[in-house]
Amino acid sequence: MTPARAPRADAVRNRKKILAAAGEQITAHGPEVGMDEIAAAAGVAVGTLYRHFPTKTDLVAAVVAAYVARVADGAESALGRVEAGARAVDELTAFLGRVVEASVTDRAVKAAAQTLGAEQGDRADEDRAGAAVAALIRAGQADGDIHPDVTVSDIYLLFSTAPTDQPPTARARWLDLVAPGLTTGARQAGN
Amino acid sequence: MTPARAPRADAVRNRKKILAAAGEQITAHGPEVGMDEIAAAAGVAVGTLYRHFPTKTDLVAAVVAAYVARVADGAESALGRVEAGARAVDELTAFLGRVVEASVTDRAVKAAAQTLGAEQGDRADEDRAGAAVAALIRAGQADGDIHPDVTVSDIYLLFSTAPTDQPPTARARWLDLVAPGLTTGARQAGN
Amino acid sequence: MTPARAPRADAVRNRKKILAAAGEQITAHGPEVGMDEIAAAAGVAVGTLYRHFPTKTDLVAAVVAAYVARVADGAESALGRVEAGARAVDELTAFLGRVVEASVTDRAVKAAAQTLGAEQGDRADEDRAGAAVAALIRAGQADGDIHPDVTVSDIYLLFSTAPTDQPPTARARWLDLVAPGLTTGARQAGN
Amino acid sequence: MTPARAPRADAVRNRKKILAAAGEQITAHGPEVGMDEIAAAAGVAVGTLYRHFPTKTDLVAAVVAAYVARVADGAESALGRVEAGARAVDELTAFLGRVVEASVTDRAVKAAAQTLGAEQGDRADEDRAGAAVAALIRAGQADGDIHPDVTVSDIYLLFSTAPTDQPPTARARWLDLVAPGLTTGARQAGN
DNA sequence: CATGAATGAGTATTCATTCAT
DNA sequence: CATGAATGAATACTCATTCAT
Repeated sequence: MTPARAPRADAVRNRKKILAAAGEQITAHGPEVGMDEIAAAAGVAVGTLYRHFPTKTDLVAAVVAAYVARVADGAESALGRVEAGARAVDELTAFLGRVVEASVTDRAVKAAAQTLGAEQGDRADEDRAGAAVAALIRAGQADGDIHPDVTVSDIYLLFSTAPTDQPPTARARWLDLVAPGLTTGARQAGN
Repeated sequence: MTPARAPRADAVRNRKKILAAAGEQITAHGPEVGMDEIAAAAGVAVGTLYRHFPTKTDLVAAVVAAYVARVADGAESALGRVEAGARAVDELTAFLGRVVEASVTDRAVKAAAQTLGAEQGDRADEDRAGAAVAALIRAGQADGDIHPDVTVSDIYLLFSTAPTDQPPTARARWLDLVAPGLTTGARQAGN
Repeated sequence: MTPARAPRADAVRNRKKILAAAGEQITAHGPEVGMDEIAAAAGVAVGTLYRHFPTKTDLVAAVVAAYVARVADGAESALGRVEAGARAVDELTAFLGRVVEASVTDRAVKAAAQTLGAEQGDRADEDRAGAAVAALIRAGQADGDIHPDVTVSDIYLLFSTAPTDQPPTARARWLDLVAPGLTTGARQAGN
Repeated sequence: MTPARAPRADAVRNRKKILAAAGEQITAHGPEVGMDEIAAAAGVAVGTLYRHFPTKTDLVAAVVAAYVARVADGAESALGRVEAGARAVDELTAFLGRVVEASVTDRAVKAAAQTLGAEQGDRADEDRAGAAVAALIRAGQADGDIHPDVTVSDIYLLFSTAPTDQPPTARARWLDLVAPGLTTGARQAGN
C-alpha cells in the first residue's frame, strides 16, 4: 500500500519508448531479439529496461497486454456501430478480419508470449474485449444470422489460429473458410 | 549407380532412436532444446547426432519429413477407403481430424521448422499427400458434398492453422467451426 | 566529432589485463589456448573478453598490434641515439637483437596471428617503425657500414625468420650469422 | 624380439599412401587437418590410419621423418659432387637453397611437428644428413671459402628459420642475406 | 585386417541478468 | 534514477580416438 508516488515524467516516457521498441523489434526479428537490441532501439541502456521490466518475460507480457488493449478497443467500436444500426454478423466478421490483419503487424508477439510462458498482463482489457464480443454475438444471434451455439471462446479459438504469417490472399481465404462456421446460411459459391 | 552399401544395422537403429527422441523433445520443450538433451534422450552421444544430421536444422527437417510421410500415408488410406465405397466428405473431415490429433504429438515441430528455416526433406511425400487429398476433394465434389471452389491448398491452410496446442475439446470444436467452410450444406445446430 | 565519453576506469584496467594475459597465454601455450583460459588468467569472465574483443581473431590482432607498437618504440629510440652521435650499424644490429629477444616473450603471437588470419590493427605503428628503420639504414649507408642494397623489407624479412623459439645461445649465434649480410666488411673469425 | 613377420603387401601399400596423403594434406591445409580428411585423401578409413600410426602425433612425426630422409639424400648427393670435383661452398649454398625450396612444398609440416610436439622419427637419417653436411663444411673450410667457425648446427639453425611461407623472391633474397655469414669473403654489391 | 559408427571432452560465442559507477 | 561493464551458464558444433561389425 505504498502511496505509489506519481512516477516521474521521464520514467513514463521511457516506459512508452521501451514498449514501442520492444513491439517493433519482436515483430521484426521474432521473440529471440536480445534485450540489448531492444534497449538500443528504445534509446536507453539495458539497465533501464530492467528497471521497468524485471524480466524479459515481463516485458513481452506488457507488449501482449498492449495488443490486447487494442483488440478490446476494436471490439468496442464494432459494438458501437452495431448499436448505431450496423448489422452484427458483418461487424463481427469485419472485426475478425481486422484482428487478423493487425496480428500480422504484431506477428511474433503471440509466439514470444508462448515461448516465454508470459502471464496475463491486464485482465481488465481481456474482459472488455470479451464483453464486447459477447454483445456482438448476441446481437447477431437475435438477427438470426449467427449460429445459436457460437460463443466468445469460439472467436478466441479462431483468433489464436489465424494464419498471421501468411500472405494477404491466404489470410483472406482463411476468413472465407472460417466464416461459414459462425453463420447460419449455407455457403455461397465463390466467396 | 550408388553402391549404397547396406547401412549397418546399429546405425539404422540409432537414426530411428534419434528421430523419435528429437520429435519427443521438441514436442515437449520447443525448438530450443539443446542437441545434448536430444542426444541424451536418444541414448547416444552428441557426436552421433551430428554424424546422422550435420546440423540441428537438418535434424528438425528430418523430423518434419517423417511427419509429412505419416500425413501422406493417412491421406492415401483415406482415399483407399473412398475407392472402396466410403463417402468422401466424411473421409476428408476425418482425415483432417486425425492430422490435427497427430499434430498434438508433433506440436512444436512446425514452429521449430520455421524458427530454423528448415528445408523440406522429401518432396515426394508432400506430392503423395497432395495427390491423395486432391482425389478426395474431387470425389467429394462429384458427390456434391464439397464446395466446388475448395482446393488442396485450402486443406493445407487449415492444417497450418490447426490449434495443435489446445485441449482436445477445443480441437474438436475447431473442426466443427471449420468444416462448414468446406462443405455445401448449411450448418446444422449442435454440430 | 566522436563524443568519446571517457572510458570507465575499470574497463580500461580490464582491457589491459586482458591484453597482458592473452599475450602470456598465447606465448606459453600457442594460439589454440581457449578463450576461457585467457579470461581466467586475466581474472575476468569470458563475457568480458568478448565485450572488449568481439572475436578471438580481434584479440590476437590487438596483441600483435601492441607488439608492433613496442617494436616501433624501440626503432625510434635507436634512431634517437644515432642522431645523438651513436654509430648506425651498431644501433641497427642491437635493435635487431632486442627485437629477437622480445620476440621470445611474444613467441607464438606471430603464429597465432597467421593461424587466425588476423588483420593488423594500427597501420600507424607499422609506419612509425618503418620510418625509423629506414632512417637507421640510410645513416649506416652514409657511414659506409651498411651494404648499399639493404632495404627496410630486408630487416622485416629477418625479423620474420628470427629463431624466437630457440635458446639464447642459438639466438645470439643467429645474429652473428645474419649480420654480415647487412654490412660491408668481411666477416671476422670468432664473432 | 618378435620375429617381425614380414608385413603384408597391402599393409605396406597403405602405409605409403597414408604418408603421402598426410604430407599433401598438411602441406595444403596446415597441421589442423582432421584425421578423417587425411584418411579420405589416402583412400582408407580412419581405423586404418590408427592401425598404422597410433596417434596423430606419430603420423606427423613419420611425415617429418620422410622429409628428413629426403634432406639427407640431398646432402649426400651434394657431397658426392664435391668429391667429384665441385666447389664445396657452391654446393653448400645450393643445398641450402634446395632445402628452402623443398620446404615450401612441405610448408606446414615443420609447424605441425612443433604444434604437436612430435618426436624424432629416425635418428639415422638425421645422422646421415649431419655427416654429409659436416663433410661439405670441412671441404669448404679446407678451400678457405667457408668461415672456420661454421658448424653443422649453424646450417640447421638456418634451415629452421628459412622463410618457407614467403614468395620466391623473398626466399632468394633471404639466401643472399644469409650466405655471407657462412663464407669468408666480403659481401659484393648486388648479390 | 579394414571399416566407419560412436564417443565425449573441448571450442568459440551469445545473452539474460546483476551491480559498480 | 540511468548507464553500460561484468558475469557465467548455455549452445551448436568439431575432432582425436575407440571399438563393434
